[in-house]
Amino acid sequence: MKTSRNTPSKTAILDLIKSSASALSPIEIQKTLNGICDRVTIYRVLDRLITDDLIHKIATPDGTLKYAACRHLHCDTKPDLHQHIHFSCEKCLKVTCIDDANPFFELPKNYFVKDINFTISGFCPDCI
Amino acid sequence: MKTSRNTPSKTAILDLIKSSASALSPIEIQKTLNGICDRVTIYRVLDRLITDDLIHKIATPDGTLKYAACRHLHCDTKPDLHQHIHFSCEKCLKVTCIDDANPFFELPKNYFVKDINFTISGFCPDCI
DNA sequence: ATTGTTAATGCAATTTTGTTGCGTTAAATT
DNA sequence: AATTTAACGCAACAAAATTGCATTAACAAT
Repeated sequence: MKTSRNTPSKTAILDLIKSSASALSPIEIQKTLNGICDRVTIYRVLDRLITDDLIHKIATPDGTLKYAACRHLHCDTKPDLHQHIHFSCEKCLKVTCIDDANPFFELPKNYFVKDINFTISGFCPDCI
Repeated sequence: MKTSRNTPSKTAILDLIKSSASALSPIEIQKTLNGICDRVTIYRVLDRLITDDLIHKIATPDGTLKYAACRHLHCDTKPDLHQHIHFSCEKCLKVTCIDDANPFFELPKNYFVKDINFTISGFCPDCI
């Protein structure tokens, strides 16, 4: 079985994502890391961190993918289900995890749920 | 004021989206239309249809944008808020609108909501 | 501590997707 | 029928993500 190795790139990227208040896109990560590793490496490390379940991916309303650290606060029953709301600010473009929004929904029968992506857009408290 | 004109391209694209059971990406539309109009025109028409509020945009979990016709079944109070759940099948990659899932959520104060994008992914009834 | 396996990387090239500029065409109003 | 200008096609450009491959280094086994 393929083991996931710890490398300087992986550590740097994970640390950055963990320390960020908002979710980051690959491009944003690239700019912040400023040449610490190659562009391609960022994409590959992000995939690896997803597989390791250390970060989760958020599709923003404009189609950009952003990445945030996993906290698993509300995931007692389904640890791999990131069932929380994300807020995407149209002004500052920051995407943040809203951990206490308690989303609820019902699906018709015969749907098998693997992942949830609830993203609300508008203006965040800083930009309102 | 800039008026929106009806053209063969616009009609063809809107008809296609309306007749489709699942949301379509620009690329899928391009392949289906098969040269009826230019690639660029598709992007421009989609923007126009969004402005006209005839279709809505869905950000899928992998970052692809897909477009679906507006039905406005549950939009009595806020006609421009597409507050329904989308289901994105990981197998057949189809994105469908779930009109009767009654999503509910609460946001902390000081957030101004302009749009909602609830997408659940997994396996649809056809692929389960 | 050294070695061996192979995951991870860097770099270049490529692909995919979306955008812009501009001259031309045609929709809709008069 | 004439006028206005939204919409179009085409070519060029730009942005973002992927692939191939040779090289490097993580880490388990010795």
